[in-house]
Amino acid sequence: MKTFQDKVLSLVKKIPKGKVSTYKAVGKALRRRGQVYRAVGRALKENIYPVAIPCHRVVCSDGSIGGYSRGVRKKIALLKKEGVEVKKNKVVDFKKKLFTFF
DNA sequence: CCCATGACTAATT
DNA sequence: AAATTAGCCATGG
Repeated sequence: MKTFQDKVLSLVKKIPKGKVSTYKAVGKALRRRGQVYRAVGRALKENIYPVAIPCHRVVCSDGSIGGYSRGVRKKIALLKKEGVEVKKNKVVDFKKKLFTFF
């Protein structure tokens, strides 16, 4: 069954390593109007596919980490591992590493 | 169908 | 610049 969550997860899966995306971008990619990012964040929190989805590549619009089911620390660690530095809970060169699906 | 919740964001104070 | 308020979408009970 194709749900909103499935679409979100599919997109998140497509985010290339070393890059990050935002909840807003995902919503835009889904062609939803208004603030879909709410539902997006909620969908990821459900996290029905724990390892299959690199949810850690999705951050807030301002570059802050936001949240993570396994803990923000873990998320930051994973990002750093992939080449994305995080300082003070903010992604370094966030705009450059931002992936908008377009 | 109505209410509550959430890993959000933009605007206001 | 930090904290608060309000707005909006999808999902579950």
